Amino acid sequence: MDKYQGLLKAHNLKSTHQRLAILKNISDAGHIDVEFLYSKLLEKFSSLSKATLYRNINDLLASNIIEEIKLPELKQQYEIKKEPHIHLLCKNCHNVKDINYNLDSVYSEISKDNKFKIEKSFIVIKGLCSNCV
Amino acid sequence: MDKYQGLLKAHNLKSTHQRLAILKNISDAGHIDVEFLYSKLLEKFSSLSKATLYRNINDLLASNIIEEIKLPELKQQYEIKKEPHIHLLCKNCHNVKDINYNLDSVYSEISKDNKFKIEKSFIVIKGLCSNCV
DNA sequence: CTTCATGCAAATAATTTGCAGTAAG
DNA sequence: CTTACTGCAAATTATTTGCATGAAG
Repeated sequence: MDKYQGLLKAHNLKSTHQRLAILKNISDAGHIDVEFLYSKLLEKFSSLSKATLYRNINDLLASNIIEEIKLPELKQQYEIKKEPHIHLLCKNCHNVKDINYNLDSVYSEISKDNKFKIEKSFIVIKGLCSNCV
Repeated sequence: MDKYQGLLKAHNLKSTHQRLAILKNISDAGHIDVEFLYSKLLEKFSSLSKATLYRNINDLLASNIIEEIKLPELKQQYEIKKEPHIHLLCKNCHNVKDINYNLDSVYSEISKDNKFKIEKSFIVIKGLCSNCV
């Protein structure tokens, strides 16, 4: 996980055992909430304290290494910061798929019609994935 | 607020003083979080207990009279259930404007490309409103 | 009247903080 | 070595529940 060591160093955060495990688990999961993340971490790292997890989540958020995503009806989720994308959330298996779709023309129209300077959009589409139909 | 009395009755919920005040305040605010809603309610209704507020929020959610909306960086918000719409969130004044925009063609393409049966979408666009540019 | 809703206090869950010891660089 | 990170316990904050009383229909 050299990738993360560099990222951490770039933000003056030490590459601890715990942090690397947190990042690896978030990355593996794609999207994960605190409780589930904690249980995964305990498997390999039985002494990890929840305070450390919370502190790290906050530090990593502050450094923009991870970001919060809010999905309807689910607990707050975290993911490794990536390019903006749309989330497809399956209401059955709760799997989340990231997709890209260019909405520039939509945004420019919305922006003009509402005199609103758009910075970022958050889109979640809920439904049934191909495995659950 | 006869509108709400009917709605409540339709869901076998009694039209109490407290419930009507809760609905009125959510409606007036457009979007509101628990803490701010509670403080508004106390102004006119100093004996209201927080337990009652939480219980009512849950009952009203269960009856689909109100719904939760998750906005980035903000506490869980509640609004009176209305037609699906897009939220424009101003990052400066935190005002939220509801707009409508037809995205059917986008949805049908996303649906086809990803074999995903779309049920509902949640869209928040963050930026600066005309008052805050 | 009868049932459901409310207020209060206590219980539980979620998150943050203080501090002494430990690991990273 | 020095500074930042961790674990633990305690403190806060958020939310839910039990129960006796009160209001709605």
